Amino acid sequence: MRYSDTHKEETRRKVVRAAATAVRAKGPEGVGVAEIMAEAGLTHGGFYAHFPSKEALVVAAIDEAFGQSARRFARMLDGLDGPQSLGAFVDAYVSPAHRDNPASGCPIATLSSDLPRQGQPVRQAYERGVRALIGRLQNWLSEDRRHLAASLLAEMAGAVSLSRAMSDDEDAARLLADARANLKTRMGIDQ
Amino acid sequence: MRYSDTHKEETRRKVVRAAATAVRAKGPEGVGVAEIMAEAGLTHGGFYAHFPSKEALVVAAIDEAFGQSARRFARMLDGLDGPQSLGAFVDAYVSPAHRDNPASGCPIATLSSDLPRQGQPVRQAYERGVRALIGRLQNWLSEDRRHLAASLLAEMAGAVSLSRAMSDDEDAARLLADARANLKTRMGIDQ
DNA sequence: TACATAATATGATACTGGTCATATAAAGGC
DNA sequence: GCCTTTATATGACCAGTATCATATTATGTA
Repeated sequence: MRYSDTHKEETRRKVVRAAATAVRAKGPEGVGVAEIMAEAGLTHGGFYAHFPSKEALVVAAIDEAFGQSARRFARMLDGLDGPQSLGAFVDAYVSPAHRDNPASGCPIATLSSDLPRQGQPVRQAYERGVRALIGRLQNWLSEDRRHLAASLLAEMAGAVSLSRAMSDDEDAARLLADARANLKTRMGIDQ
Repeated sequence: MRYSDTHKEETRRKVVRAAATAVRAKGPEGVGVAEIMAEAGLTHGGFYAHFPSKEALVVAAIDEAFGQSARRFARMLDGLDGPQSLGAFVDAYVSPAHRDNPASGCPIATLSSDLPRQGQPVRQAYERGVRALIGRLQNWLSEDRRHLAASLLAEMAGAVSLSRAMSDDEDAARLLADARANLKTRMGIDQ
C-alpha cells in the first residue's frame, strides 16, 4: 500500500462534507459534481474512484447532513432531561439563526420539496434521517404525547421553511416566535 | 389584425397552465421550456414570442398556481362563515388527497425548499402568493388569533410536506390527523 | 534512488437545456 | 384568390454537466 490506509477515506469524507453543504445550499439538482470536487480541493476526474454515481454522493451527503445535525444537537443538549431538551431544541430549531443558514441547517427545512422528486435511494436516505429525528423527539416526550412527534417536527420544519419566504425579517421572526410558543404548549413544557 | 384578438392570449394561458402544473410536479429547475411547450401542444421555438425568459414563465406559473388554489378554495368555501371556512380549509389542505397530488396542490407545500434558491422575481411571486393566503386566513380568524395566521399556514404546509417523506401511507395519515386536530384547537374551532 | 501502484488530473464524449435567427404556416383584408 | 402580418416551427448555437478513458503525479518500499 503506497498511500496511507486512511488517505482515500479522508478524501472521501472531505467530498461528502462539501456535498452535504452544497446540496443544502443549492439542492441536489442545483449542484454539480465538478463544483463539489473543487470545494473539496480536487478536480472532477477522480470522482468516480469514490462514488459510482452522483446519486450515490447525494445519498451520502444527506446521511452526512442529518448526522451533522444530530451530533450538533447531541452536544448542545448533553445532560438535559426530556422537557429541557425539548425546549432547547425548539428554541434552536425554530430560530432566526436557523432560517438564515440553510447550508448548515436541518435537511428537512432545506430539502423538503426537492425530495419527493428524487430517486428512491435518495428518498430512502431522507426518510431514514426524518425517522431518526422523530425517534429522538419521542424519547424526550411524555408517554401520552409521544405519538405527536412527527406532527411536531412537521410544524418546526414548516415554520423555518415558510419564514424563509418572508423577505421581511420581522415578519419572519414573529412567525417563528408564534410557532415556538405553540410547539411548547403542545409539548407540555412551560415557557 | 390577422389572427383573432384573443388567439395569442389563449396560447399564452395554455402555456402558463401547463407550466403551473409542471413546475409543481418537477420544480422550477426540473422542467424545461421545450417540455412545457409540448405539454401545451406547441414546439419550443415560439416560446420567446410569449415570454422574455424562462424565469418570466416561472413567475407566471407561480402566480397561476396560487390563483388556481385560491379559486378552488373560494368555490369550496362559498357561503361558509369564518370558523366553518377554517375547518373546511384545514380538512382539505391537511389531507391525504393533497399529499398525493402535488402537481395540483398548494405551491407552498410543493416548492418551499426550491424557492429560496430562485432569483428575486420568482421569490417575489411566491411571497405574493403566501401573503395573499395569509390574508385570507386572517379574515376567517377571530380578532385575537389573527396574528397566528402565518404560523398556522406554516404548520399546514409543513405537515403536508413532511407527510410526503413518509413512504408508509398510514404514518402519513396519522401525522396529518394529528396536525389537523392541533390546528383546529389553535384556531379555536370545535372538532 | 528507482520502482510499482494507488490516487488524482486532463481531456474528451454525449447529452441536455435556454436562447435566438430564420423559415414556414395561418388568417383576415383588398 | 392574393398579400400582408401575426403566430408558430425548424434548426442551430452555446454553455453546462454526468460520465469515463487515459495520463500524470504522489508515496511507501526494495
